[in-house]
Amino acid sequence: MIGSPYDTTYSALAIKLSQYLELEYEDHRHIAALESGARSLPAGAELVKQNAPYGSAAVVLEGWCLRYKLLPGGDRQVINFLLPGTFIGLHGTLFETADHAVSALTPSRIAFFDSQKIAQTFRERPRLALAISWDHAREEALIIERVASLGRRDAYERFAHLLVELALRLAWRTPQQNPITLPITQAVIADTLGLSLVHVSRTIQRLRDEGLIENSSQRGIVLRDLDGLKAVCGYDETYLHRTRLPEKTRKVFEN
Amino acid sequence: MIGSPYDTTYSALAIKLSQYLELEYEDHRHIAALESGARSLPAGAELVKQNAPYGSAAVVLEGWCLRYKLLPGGDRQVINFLLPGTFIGLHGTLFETADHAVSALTPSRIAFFDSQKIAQTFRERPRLALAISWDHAREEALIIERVASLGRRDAYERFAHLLVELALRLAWRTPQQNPITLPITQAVIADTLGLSLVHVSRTIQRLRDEGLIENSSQRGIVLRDLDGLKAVCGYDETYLHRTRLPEKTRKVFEN
DNA sequence: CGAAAAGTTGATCTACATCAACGTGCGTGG
DNA sequence: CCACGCACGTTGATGTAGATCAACTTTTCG
Repeated sequence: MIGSPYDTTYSALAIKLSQYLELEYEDHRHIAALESGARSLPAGAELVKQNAPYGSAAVVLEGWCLRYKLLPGGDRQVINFLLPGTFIGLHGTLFETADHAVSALTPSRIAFFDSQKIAQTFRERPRLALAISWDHAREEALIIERVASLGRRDAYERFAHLLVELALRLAWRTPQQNPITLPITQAVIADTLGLSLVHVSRTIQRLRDEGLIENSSQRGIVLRDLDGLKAVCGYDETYLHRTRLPEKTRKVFEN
Repeated sequence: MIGSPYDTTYSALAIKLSQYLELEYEDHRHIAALESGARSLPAGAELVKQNAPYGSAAVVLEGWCLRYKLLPGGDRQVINFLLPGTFIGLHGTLFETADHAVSALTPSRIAFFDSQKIAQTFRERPRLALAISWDHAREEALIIERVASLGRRDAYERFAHLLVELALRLAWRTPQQNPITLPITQAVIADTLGLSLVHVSRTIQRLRDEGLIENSSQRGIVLRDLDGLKAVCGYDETYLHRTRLPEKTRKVFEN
């Protein structure tokens, strides 16, 4: 049955959440409802405008989006990368005005939905609510790790850490071609790692000289030696929490 | 009626949440239940141990706590300051192991509670659940602003920004003596702003020379010129979301 | 009172920023 | 199909914010 709710290959969100717990038929129905009415957007499209009223919430179905802040001086700081299956404004829409911006990094498919819908899902499907909360907590853990990176790692380590994180996040939910290629420009990296463009170029070069990465013939970065990159930054993946929901967690919330 | 649930002066959590929406009698009962069985802890006490199984969740009733990460090299990066009325491990306890640590910065009173309890509150009191979620979203916004600070502000701006943020957070929930004194050492500041101890000392001096702050006779920093500090970092308080719950938000979640 | 914690100061070093010029691939329009 | 323009990346020279090292003072507290 093509397009059946059980056919998870069509839903990045379902794929992701089913890694935390078994989804039931009703769960798939709710997810499908959230994802109905997707729109395709070109790279660079602005989904959330900083300092403007927050629009409706959304899910990324395909492509990469970017959440970032614009500072008074005109600088940009990237907060996190929104990969397929990620919510946009799940909490943000609670507020009146957006304190950050979101835009599409690559051409993307985005499903916008009314807050009513997600509230309904939370009420009717506690299991699903738990999985979504768990996922949200994981996203927050990524931001916290970015704080640690910006505060206490140098440019070289920071860079390696970002690459490993993206590689692991990608590989976890969908089997990736090897080697992995990341669709990011040096400008994006600079604004993520808090570095200047020039220094990013030089740091990339050093990683290339060490044989850890390669330039893609297309635009993008090819990861040649993931273990080497991990070694560079002393990568500890605890914060990714790549596990199913622990027994204790499920017990507490399942009524 | 002393100690009555309506006597919010005894509960930092109730004070905070009532700034978002009117609490009803039942809400106060739930809050009181969460806060029963508080423990007093000395400064420096470790509440959550990094890489260990996450214990029970808690609320800070009095005092300041600190959430931080320890990095391989032994460095420490402070994630955020937990002021009275803040939850510890509300989401963290979902996970098996803690990816960060929490300890008391000043002598504190902390109420630990079973996850069952908060789950029950969420089920029975949707209004309260909404207020707590809203509060959590605000805390996350603070962390995101820290990312921006670490990535794109220099030491002087970063410092001023931190001071203003703490001052506003304190003043919002309880009227503060003027001028405000912050109970933080230079070591804590260094690990928050991603700077060395020496450089923190020098930056403090510059702020002192500009007449923006003063050293407390006791330990701590006295804020002399809040507007001056705001000017230094181009402070924009949007991200604090110091508002009541917007109409639209309440409507969506109240059934 | 003594020891440890907290803060200060000066000298030196370096990671990263800034400025400026140049290379390279790619898409659009003539 | 070429030309032009633009986004992206590279390279070298120079400047500087902040780190590091080391010695010292002051405050706090048992």
